[in-house]
Amino acid sequence: MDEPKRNLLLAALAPAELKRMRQHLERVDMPLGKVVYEAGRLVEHVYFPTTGIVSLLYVLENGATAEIAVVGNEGVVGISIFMGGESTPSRAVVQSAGSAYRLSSQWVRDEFARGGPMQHLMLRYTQSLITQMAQTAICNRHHSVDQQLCRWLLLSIDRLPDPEILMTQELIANMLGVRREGVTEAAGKLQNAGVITYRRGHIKVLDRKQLESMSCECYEVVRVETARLLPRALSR
Amino acid sequence: MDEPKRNLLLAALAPAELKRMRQHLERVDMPLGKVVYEAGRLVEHVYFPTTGIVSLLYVLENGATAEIAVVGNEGVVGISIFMGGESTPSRAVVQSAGSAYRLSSQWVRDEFARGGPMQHLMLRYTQSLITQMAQTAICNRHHSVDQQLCRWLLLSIDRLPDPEILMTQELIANMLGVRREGVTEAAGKLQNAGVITYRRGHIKVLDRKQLESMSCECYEVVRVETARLLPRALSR
DNA sequence: GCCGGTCCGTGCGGCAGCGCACACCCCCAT
DNA sequence: ATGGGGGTGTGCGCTGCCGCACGGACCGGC
Repeated sequence: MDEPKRNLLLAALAPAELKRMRQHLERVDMPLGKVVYEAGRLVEHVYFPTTGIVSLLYVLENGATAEIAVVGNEGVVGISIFMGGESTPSRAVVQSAGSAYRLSSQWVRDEFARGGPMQHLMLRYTQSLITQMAQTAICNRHHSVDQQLCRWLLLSIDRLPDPEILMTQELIANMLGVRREGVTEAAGKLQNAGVITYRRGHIKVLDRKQLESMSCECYEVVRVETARLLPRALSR
Repeated sequence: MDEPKRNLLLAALAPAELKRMRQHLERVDMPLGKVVYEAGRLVEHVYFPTTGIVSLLYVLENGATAEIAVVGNEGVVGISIFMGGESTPSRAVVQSAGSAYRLSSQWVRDEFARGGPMQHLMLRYTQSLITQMAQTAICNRHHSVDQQLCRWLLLSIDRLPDPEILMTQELIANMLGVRREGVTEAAGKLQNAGVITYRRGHIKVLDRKQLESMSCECYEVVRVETARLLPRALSR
């Protein structure tokens, strides 16, 4: 069940590739709130989530935060390793507890330098991540908290086995970079509309279709572009 | 004067690398407003600006726009070619007229596949672009139009020979994704403070230091991270 | 079963930015 | 030189979000 192939990038690799990698893969737990890597710090491992979800956050001097991308079992955390920077100004935090497989940075660098299918896959994934970040930028500019909450919920349940999210409104507000009260209000509307139910840190999505229709276009744009870039990894 | 080396990425390549590339480089004009590539369309060439500036824009269904990154002589336009996507959902538009050198996508793909210094350089630049986009995302969330205008002016004059920008407030508003009137007001404040002067599509920066102090931190964060990733290309 | 802390609901004043409307003015082309 | 059009200044009402404050409700632990 919980094996490397549960990560869709690893699953997309040819058996021979995966086999070579296998003995270097290390399974790790990702408890809620764990900081996978800190902004500006050397990244030691590259993580392939299987059941966990990781948020990439930027933090301002005054402590304000905003999520710039989400990575679940469709992706990989630590792209700065093969991009060559070794670190990034973003912080990676576990948003939903679960597990992941990780590789040492050194091994990833070496493997990447071979220039094979693994390199191609990582780069295409990176491009899809860029798309997600860019769409987040314009979404932050133009869309309402209500719409963004819908987008965020969709991004989350896409990466979870069940349409149920364990997260307080306070934390969601940190992700979206808005007030906690704003999330309370938006979530209230969704509950009244019968789209979700929630109680103290649990959110259940009841009507995904309607959630999509209430979301801004940003969710769909990113989904379509990701499917284009990584068709094999998105066959779910 | 206007030679390939005026682009800092090309200048950072070893002479031998550049020499091999030289005969494939084609000098092109970049007139104001020219669409270098359209969202979702196949990218045919990779551009290395020397004097021009290119904006990467996202466009929403309702026509609203936002700039997600700027590329001048420090960078390259068309990263989707070597990232493997062949296209992106963003549009690239010339924001300040000038010229560039370009390479055919096919040649870039082949060269990139060699895995040499050119690959390293392009990937590190891509990471710095990612940083710029991510910072733009959080900036859109948390900072005022006044601050963002300062950031935008700094990004522009960094890429221009003189601290003078040819651009209407209307167009700046499109870049920032705000109202034209918002830019008028913000620019008025800056002019009163003696930081800039402007008239009908011309903006001159008089006091760069003060402009920096009135900008949000986002400008500096990106500058520092870019300098870290590309020390040789930023020796200016 | 009670207690305490975390989480959620709600209200209020304030304000930045929006959409719209319109006046003015600079500049250039005829 | 003059008319026209693009670029800029300004005002007004509106709304979405912020910051703050506090009350209440839920839930887990003893």
